[in-house]
Amino acid sequence: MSRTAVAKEKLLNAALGVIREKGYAATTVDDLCARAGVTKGAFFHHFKSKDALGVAAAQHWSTVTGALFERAPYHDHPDPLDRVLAYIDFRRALLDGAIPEVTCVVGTMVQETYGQHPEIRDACAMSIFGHADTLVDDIHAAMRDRGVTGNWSAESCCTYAGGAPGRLHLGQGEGDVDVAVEREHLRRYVELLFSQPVTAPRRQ
Amino acid sequence: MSRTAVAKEKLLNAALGVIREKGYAATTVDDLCARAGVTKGAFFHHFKSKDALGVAAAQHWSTVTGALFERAPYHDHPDPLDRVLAYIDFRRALLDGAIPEVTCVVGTMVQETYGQHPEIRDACAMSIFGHADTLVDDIHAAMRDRGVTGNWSAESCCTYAGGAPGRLHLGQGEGDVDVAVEREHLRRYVELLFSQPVTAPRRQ
DNA sequence: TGCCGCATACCAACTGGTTGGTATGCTCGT
DNA sequence: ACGAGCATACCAACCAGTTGGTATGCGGCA
Repeated sequence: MSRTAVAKEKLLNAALGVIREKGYAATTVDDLCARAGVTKGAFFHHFKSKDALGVAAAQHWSTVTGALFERAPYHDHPDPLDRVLAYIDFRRALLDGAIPEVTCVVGTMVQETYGQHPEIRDACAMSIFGHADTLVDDIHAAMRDRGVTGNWSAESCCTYAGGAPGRLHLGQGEGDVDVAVEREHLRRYVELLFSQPVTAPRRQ
Repeated sequence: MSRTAVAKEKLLNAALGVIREKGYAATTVDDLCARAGVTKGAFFHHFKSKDALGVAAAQHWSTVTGALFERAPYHDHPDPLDRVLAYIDFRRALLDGAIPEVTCVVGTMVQETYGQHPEIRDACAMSIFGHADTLVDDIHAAMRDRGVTGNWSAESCCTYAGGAPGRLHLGQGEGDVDVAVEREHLRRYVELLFSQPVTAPRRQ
């Protein structure tokens, strides 16, 4: 085990960018090498196949975004429900703010690979559900604080709240606001969930 | 202009299946021909390129699902809000019912093609927003009926309600229930929206 | 300290199978 | 007999993966 291994890191970072832009299948190994500024030899030295890079990229995405969310300011609110709402706002800010690079790479990958590359799919699943899990304590706490006992689980709520909207790429340019609006619907939903303790289903 | 042209239809139907399973980029022209039971000559006789088939497939998807939703029973409810809720239930039934073929093909395609094939992206966008538009009258009517005047638009609500969850493919087999649970969250959201006029929070 | 052995990091050129696309010809209804 | 629908045969470009090699650092031993 020696130092550096700088090409591997460059390739992983390049992968997040290229895969997001072109999709996984359309991304060639040469694309990745060009963006990373390394050669194919380096690529196959570090990854035994393109698919191996795929799972590594999903994990890399997890650690990158994990760090981003971990040091995000929404954890600072003393009230757990406020933390959840601030989380939603934080994700919305990622969308229309100056960081449009944060579209969900693993979400894109899983749609292309779920049937053909189970290992990549599993890596994406771990990334997504692992991220959703970071919310579950706050939601549990919020439910306890407010005495909310709906017929829904905190876990499913996390998955729901953590999920990225699938049609990020529809309105290039101007239309992107749509996604932010969706986040507002989600925020309103959470507010409503906790402002109205007993959720009685209306009718069939 | 005249008879048959059966290969074209077979190719379009094959495209919906193969693209859903493998993604657009990973789908080869030979795949499509094999599934359709025709040859490459037939393919390029009807479509001048693979991309041309892509946009045709998006439009085909629109007409197929459009017909499916148009004759769906949720239109029968007299109350517009009930129609919206029944629409949500209908879509959930599509997921865990015997028709799992109805995952969103255009949603998959747009993620792969938004940067590289603008024409396909636009065709997908028309398909998605066009579908969402079929809800807008019902939501408007429901808002009028119940005197709901939230600071949200019926249009954005349609897009939100019509949107498919992006991680359909995560839990192969058993785990698919997750998606149904998401639909339940969506249903509860719409119920809450219309049971609690924005300004006055009330009991039960 | 110096240098030897070796593993790791990386590179340039090549290959064999695949893929989108073409050129051409057959067939059948009108 | 003529064009539409479709098949067969083929090609050039592309792409994942290989081969064979160089460079650089590190531990150990004198």
